[in-house]
Amino acid sequence: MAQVAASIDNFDRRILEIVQHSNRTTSEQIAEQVGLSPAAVQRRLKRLREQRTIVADVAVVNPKAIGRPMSFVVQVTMERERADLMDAFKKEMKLHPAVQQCYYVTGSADFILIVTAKDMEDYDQFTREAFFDNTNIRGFQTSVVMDSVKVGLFMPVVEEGELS
Amino acid sequence: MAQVAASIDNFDRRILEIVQHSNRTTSEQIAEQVGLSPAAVQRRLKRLREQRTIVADVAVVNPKAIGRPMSFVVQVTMERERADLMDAFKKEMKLHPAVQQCYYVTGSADFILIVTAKDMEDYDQFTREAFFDNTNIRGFQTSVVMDSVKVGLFMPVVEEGELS
DNA sequence: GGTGAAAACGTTACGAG
DNA sequence: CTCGTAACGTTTTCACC
Repeated sequence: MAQVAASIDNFDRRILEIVQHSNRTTSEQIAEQVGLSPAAVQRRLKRLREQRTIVADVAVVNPKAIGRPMSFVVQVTMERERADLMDAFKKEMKLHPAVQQCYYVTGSADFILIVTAKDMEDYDQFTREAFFDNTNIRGFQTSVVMDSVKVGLFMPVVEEGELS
Repeated sequence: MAQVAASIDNFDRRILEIVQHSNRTTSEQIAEQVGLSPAAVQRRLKRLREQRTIVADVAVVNPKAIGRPMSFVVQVTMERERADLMDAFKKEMKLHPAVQQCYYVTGSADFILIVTAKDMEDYDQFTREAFFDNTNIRGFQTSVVMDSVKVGLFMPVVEEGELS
């Protein structure tokens, strides 16, 4: 089996489990829990970041607090699965600020998006910009998020706090 | 219009834009960019965390590096929309380590999940545990993620690095 | 990987606007 | 009330074992 990243041991795993909950945990606190010295923890974190096992360190912002209280799940179906058109759409999604997540998937839909908006009008305008101008889009189906039950980012963890 | 969180000014907005990209940016660097002193930036960050405009500070872990290279989008339809059964299902999703995200939505499906797994067998076992035991689940439809085009967490930003 | 010193960083008190 | 400056305590970093 091909190993994508450099090898990860159990110390690394335990450190990752902690920092993905909270990357502001001090090395001293982590060291206590995993049974290493703070310096060893720091060295490992540095390596994990360099080898991109940790790809980013981010603050998670409450969307309601910044005026984007609504979320949508959008399933987009394309007219033709031409690679160049797919790539163009992917690029557009990456650049569009309303699009939080974009997955290229198998199944009835081609793309599934998570989109945030200020309100319905704002979302409506997003669909015009993103979909109606694109002749390669056959259709899209919107689900309005009533409750963000769980919003995590990779790995088996439960968020410590609610997002709404 | 009801304001959910305390007021946010343009300094806060610019600080949030920076830390959601990278919360390891030093106050000094942020201060330079927004035109405040480092101490003022720290005070604002502290306030933003206390009032839960910033709900968490997390390290984003590359799922491939930790042996969960596959992602799925699952649409779950319930038999009856009874509040107690919904809450039980939500609770189960919160606790299940494979479930990264869970949204309760309007539309043809009741829930939309983002699930990670080691491989297909691992995913298959997840569906048994989570769905087949639950008599209130009418059905589910799985889309396999071929490309995580964009994986962000709230607010208009593009990830600086690719996740695949 | 551990230890300890040095540097960097975050935190707090204070005075000013 | 919030800023900036400066002293203070903490955390990270690095050389060495």
